[in-house]
Amino acid sequence: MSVAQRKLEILRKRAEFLSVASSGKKWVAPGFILQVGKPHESSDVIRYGLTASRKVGNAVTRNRARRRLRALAYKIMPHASGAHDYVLIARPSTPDCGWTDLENDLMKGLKRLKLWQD
RNA sequence: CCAGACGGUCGGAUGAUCGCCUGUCACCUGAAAUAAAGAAAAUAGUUACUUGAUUUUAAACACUUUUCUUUAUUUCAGGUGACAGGAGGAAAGUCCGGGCUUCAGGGGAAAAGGGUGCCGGAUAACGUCCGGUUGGGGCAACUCAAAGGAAAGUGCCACAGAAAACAAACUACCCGUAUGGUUAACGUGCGGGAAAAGGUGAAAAGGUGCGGUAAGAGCGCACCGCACCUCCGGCAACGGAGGCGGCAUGGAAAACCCCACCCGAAGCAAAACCGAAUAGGAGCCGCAAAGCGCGUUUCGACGCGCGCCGCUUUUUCCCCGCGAGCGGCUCGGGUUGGUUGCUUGAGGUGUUCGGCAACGAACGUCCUAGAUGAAUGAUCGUCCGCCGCGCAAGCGGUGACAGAACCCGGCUUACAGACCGUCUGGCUUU
Repeated sequence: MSVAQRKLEILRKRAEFLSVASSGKKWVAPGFILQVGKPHESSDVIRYGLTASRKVGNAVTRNRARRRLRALAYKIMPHASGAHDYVLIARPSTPDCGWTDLENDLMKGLKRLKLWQD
């Protein structure tokens, strides 16, 4: 299965977000926080969720942060392992930080957690 | 040209790459329904053949039912592709007013509570808007106003001041008298007049001036203010003129209150439906009835009237209506999800007409987001605007306020900058 054929699916249920957070496995970068859920049966569909709390800013700022993270996930997440669910959490610097920093940080985080697949 | 007043429009532009949501169309796949054709099976019927007759069997025909196959159409779901559309003037605050939905059976009256408050109009309605009145501000364009009633009642008016609304009199003024003194000036006591002057205050019981007086006082007069009456203009708020009174009615209604008018509650997490799951509850207490009369009767009951109880969502009462049980408390169970509501509406826009205007009418024309862990974008260029540095070329930074959530009408608040129109005052030129 090549990376290009993998599909992405967005988490929508509150219970799914809670289960990802309950594993406690995460990686913190300046622009975002990556949470990794408990391993399950590997599949070609990679599931991820996005969160931007009110700490990030007002509604306009939160929308921008969430959209940047969605675009980031679209580009990078097909390389992640299909055996986990993921949640990307926005931070106050997410809307303004450099785009290449976000990309590099997410790749670095996945490699550190040994979830990267070429 | 400068300063200002009012109203309106806009709210970065553009390209490339990669994406999201909705709708329409086309194709593919799957499911369901309907129709047609064909095949098979079953039941009964009719006809023909055979026989003396009957029965049985077989065949043909049409009909009905069921199943299967094929084709067509429709609907739903998924996928692919193409095309179209995709945040605001405030989407915000959630402060008013409505539509819509649900709850309460309908109507009326009173009370309580809340709101509004100069007059007239607009509107579905409003606390909004328009026009006016009155009173402030500004040279002006213009603008601001919680602008009903304080002679219905209760209470309040700090500090200062003699006194804050019943009236009264600290200093000072005047007269009389007694006394001291030198008959005087003047001082002191007592009685009376008066409230002008001083001083306090946000406010001291009409103001200014003249007359008058022992001193004074609307005591008299003039002007101004105020009250009342009459007339005129205006739908009205109110304005004007005349007469008359002789000064009455201090402030505050944003203390209570009075008067007039308006108001049922909760909200799209409303609500309806589908599916799943669970349940079709249990216990206790209270109230009331199972009554009477008449009629019908197949003797099971039924109908009508009266009485009683309950339903009437702030409370009470009345009228109508409905029901056969009703109400209260405690315990237990349930709320995943999907579809609809969901965007065509008091809608936008143009012309004409009516109106000072808000706005209304007629005709034409347009369809313009519909998400639900929540789409409407991400990245990289170029241009534009702004800021900083620099003589300059240029370099660097930055892009106002802010994100639809059922829909409208308003209000309030936030807002970089750009543009347009009308008007006012001043300066210069002709």
